Amino acid sequence: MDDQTLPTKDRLIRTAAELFRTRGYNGVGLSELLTAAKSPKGSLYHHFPNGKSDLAIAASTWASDQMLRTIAASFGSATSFQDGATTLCHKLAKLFDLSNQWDGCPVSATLFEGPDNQAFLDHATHLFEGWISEVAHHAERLGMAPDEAREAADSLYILVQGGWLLARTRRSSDVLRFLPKKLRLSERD
Amino acid sequence: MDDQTLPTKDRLIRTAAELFRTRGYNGVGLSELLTAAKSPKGSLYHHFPNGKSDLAIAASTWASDQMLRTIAASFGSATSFQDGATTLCHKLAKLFDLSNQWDGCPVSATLFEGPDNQAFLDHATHLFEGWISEVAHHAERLGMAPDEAREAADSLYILVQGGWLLARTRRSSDVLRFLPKKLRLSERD
DNA sequence: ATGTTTCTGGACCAATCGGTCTAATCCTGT
DNA sequence: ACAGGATTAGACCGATTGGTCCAGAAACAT
Repeated sequence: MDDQTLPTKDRLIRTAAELFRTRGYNGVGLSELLTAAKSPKGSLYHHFPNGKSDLAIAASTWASDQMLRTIAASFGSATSFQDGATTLCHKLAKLFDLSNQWDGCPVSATLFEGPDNQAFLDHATHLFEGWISEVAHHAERLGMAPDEAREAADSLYILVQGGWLLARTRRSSDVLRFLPKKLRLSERD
Repeated sequence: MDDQTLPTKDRLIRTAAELFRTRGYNGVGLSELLTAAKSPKGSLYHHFPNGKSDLAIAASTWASDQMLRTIAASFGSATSFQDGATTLCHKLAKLFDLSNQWDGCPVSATLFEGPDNQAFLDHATHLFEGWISEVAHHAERLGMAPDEAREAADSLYILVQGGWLLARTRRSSDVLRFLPKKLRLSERD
């Protein structure tokens, strides 16, 4: 993340998101992070007065926004929930391969082990519920009843998170590609 | 984990498993760990020559063995795969409530962010495949064909890991209790 | 009882941690 | 051209990190 044309603040956020995702919040030191972002310590504490924890919140939020966009792109042109879910899983499989089959979920890796655990946990809840709401919104748009939509969104979330972990341990994105088959919807395939 | 009757080595392993599970490998310092285990530094490096990383391997292995026993207990007296899976999910829900609805998976929290990432990742793969094999073994015993059994085991693993994460963000073990409904088996319920 | 091995206790170490602070520099509006 | 806020640069700080080392206690063998 050394794109010098990007404003310092954005460079910090992107670098933090990337590093935290691969080694977790506590696994990344400020010095390493600042070197990677080509930014001095003063800038960090100017843009993020509370330092590392502020940056972690910003980085996870940014990563979550990316996921929301991926969800929107997958379901936006879908003709059915199953269709959108399949597209999403394939997009995630590609993302997984790009990450050296290594990284974890950017939100949980960043927020589930912080020092200020309560605030971090609350923010993680907020972000994850955002993902699920977005999926549920599309499910309703595609014809599902509200409670049916929420349950389908929950299921997809569970499958994706669990599948990502299995893909990580098997170093294979195929797990993610086969995920849609496991979706248990009211209609049978 | 202050049971003084336990040998030092076991006290270290249990304490490490507990702490790593709640705050991750890098989130726990040796001084804190040794205080909690009521053990001096010399003992740690006597029993685990490579220090923290050795201890992490031992702790995750111990935690994994516990999970294997839970799986065996759940499927041992089951009359069907669905039955065993349901029991397992309910056992895990109770475990989740005991952990203050806070902790992560003891294996991934301990091994997915270590310094020696390759060895840690390999060990995590080994442990997780052990879980899946154990489930698949019971599935076959309960009448499934080998490949059907492996797929069912994969599915259960995915659901449990994803469900645990969702339970964490919602601070509710109900997610885990409803998991069996999402299992998509060849027979319909 | 004595010698030997196993284990414990903790002082000590360099390196790194996250964070503070101030001077210098870069922008921007006038 | 100049004022003044925004931003950068990095020296510096105390605390803590994981790790080493060895004296001595405890356990065990004979």
